[in-house]
Amino acid sequence: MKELGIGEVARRSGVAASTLRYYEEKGLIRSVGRRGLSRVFNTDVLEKLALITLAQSLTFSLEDIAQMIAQGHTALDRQRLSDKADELDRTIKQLSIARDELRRAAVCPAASHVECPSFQRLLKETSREDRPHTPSALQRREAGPDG
Amino acid sequence: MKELGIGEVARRSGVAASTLRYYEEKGLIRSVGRRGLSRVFNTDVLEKLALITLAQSLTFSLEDIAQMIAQGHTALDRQRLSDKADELDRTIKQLSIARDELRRAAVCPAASHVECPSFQRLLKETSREDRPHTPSALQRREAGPDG
DNA sequence: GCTTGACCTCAAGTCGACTTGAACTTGCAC
DNA sequence: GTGCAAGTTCAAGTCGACTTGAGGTCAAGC
Repeated sequence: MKELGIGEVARRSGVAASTLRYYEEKGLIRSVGRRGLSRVFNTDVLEKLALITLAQSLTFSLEDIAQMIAQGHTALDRQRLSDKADELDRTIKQLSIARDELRRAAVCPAASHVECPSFQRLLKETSREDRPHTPSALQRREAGPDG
Repeated sequence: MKELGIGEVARRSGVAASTLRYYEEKGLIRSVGRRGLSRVFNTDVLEKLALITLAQSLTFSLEDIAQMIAQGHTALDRQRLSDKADELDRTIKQLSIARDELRRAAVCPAASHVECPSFQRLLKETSREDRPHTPSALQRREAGPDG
């Protein structure tokens, strides 16, 4: 397995060097040692980073991810995955309703959206108790690696 | 139209009094005057708050919302609504893929998720360029009004 | 021997949407 | 006239996920 410097990892993974240090501090990834002061990583860190990025896009928090990694991802996180799938499902349903009503509202001839029947429906939809669980950082990162 | 104190508005809308002050400061809502030091609101603020809450659930930022309110919601925001619908649509598609693969992964017999074909697929899916635009606060608020 | 560039640490800053705290004023009840 | 709840202002704190800045180290190349 080849060894990589932090800059190389950043370049290949698209994750900023500062973020890599941050992740290491949080226990999400590990460097295999130092060359002088500089961290040295194994290439397998790239897969781990892909997994982390993926999990983030699934709206897992870094803390969730850290826990899953710590637990060696077994039975317990199958439950987690399933729960997250359910959560996403609820979110998707809400967003679908919202999208449809938004489309209607966008072409609604009523003078003000407050008077628009689509908006009225939306208001009622969204004020029901069953709010979806928060999706969040469904990506981020506009800037390239490091600065 | 009845007049309401901030506490009453908070109770009826489910929006914390501190948040109401914050919204007023940001120009999202207006109080109609003061009784002594205390703000007085018209009941129509309740509809506005419902609209704000709705827009937030549609992932509009407070700044977006403030702008729409300022512009008196006309043609220009029909475009905005439509854009947002498109954005939601992209998000929904991404989330749907994610959810499906999560379900598969949850029952995947592979020892580690890194070896699981579902995860491999997900990794590829999510590393494509077209990341969805961030959905976000699809609700919030666990605590009741004020503190 | 000196610069350059890649890397380091540690503390502090950023963003959005609020919340919290301290210190103060009011209206109303007793 | 006193006490209290409900309101006020303004500054600062919170949360998650990072980024930025200052100041330092180190190997390589001229």
